Amino acid sequence: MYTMEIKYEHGDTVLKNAPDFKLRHIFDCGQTFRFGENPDGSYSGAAGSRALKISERGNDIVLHGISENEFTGFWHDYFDLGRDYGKIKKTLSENDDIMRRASEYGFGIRILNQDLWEMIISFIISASNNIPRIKGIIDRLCRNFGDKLEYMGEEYFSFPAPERLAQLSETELSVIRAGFRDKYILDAARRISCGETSLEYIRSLPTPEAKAELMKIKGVGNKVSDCILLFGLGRADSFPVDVWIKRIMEYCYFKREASIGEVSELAREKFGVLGGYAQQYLFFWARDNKIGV
DNA sequence: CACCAGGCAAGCC
DNA sequence: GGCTTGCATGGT
Repeated sequence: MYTMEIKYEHGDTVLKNAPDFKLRHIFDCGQTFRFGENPDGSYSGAAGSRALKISERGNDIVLHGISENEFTGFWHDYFDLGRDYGKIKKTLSENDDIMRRASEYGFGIRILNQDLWEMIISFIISASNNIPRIKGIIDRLCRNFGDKLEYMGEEYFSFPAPERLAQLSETELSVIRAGFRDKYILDAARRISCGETSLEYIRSLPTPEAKAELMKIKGVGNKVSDCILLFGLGRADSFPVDVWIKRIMEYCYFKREASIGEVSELAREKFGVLGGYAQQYLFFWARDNKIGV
């Protein structure tokens, strides 16, 4: 186990020699849609109602304008810094050349601990969509219905609460151009807003029961619920099977076409409780190189 | 102009 | 149970 040194200087938080941490890997592996790369290579965006600019400086990671309190109270957990990803990669790579290559390629991936409500809406929007457009829809959602945030002299927007979206009509929501997903977003907002679905209750449930509860929301099916479990509830054994994962698993492991059920079953056998990490390494590797397309 | 995009719900058998 | 189809919008 390593111990990473953390320094607080000039109002910034600096992670010294941060291992297993690369911004492009973290923000371009399809787990969050609200961060973007700046011309200087830094990334900026927001999580819930907190904005962040973050950059790489040599082997260090700099969280700009983030105090010790903000770091220990939120961003430390957000970036999952208590977990040893070196150990995860080593375990996954034992007796598996595919995973060894995939985890070497996306060596700096970490699974972010994100807000449950934000994940529900984000992955409802992700269905039958492409990542650039998902980002655009979520940006318009926050810009139109979130609160304005001031950070580092720039303007960001919070992710709108269920109560805010629950009061909208489909016509009002149509400004975000989410297409047929409008009614699903409103169903989720209304269910949660009126208490028919309780996020804290879902959080307390074992994974299969939490999944069943999530799937009561319109627009949340097998794959979307697995993403919500993985990214919003910390259920690291979840292995969402989308078109990319299906394709690369067929190409690398099956050497033939396979059903979603077969892919899920093989993932459970091979990766077990580390399924979610394996999924992220595979997804980033496959998509970045268009493997199996 | 087809075809597809981190799927899902509803309607069939 | 499994299989098919329509779905809004925008990019290639």
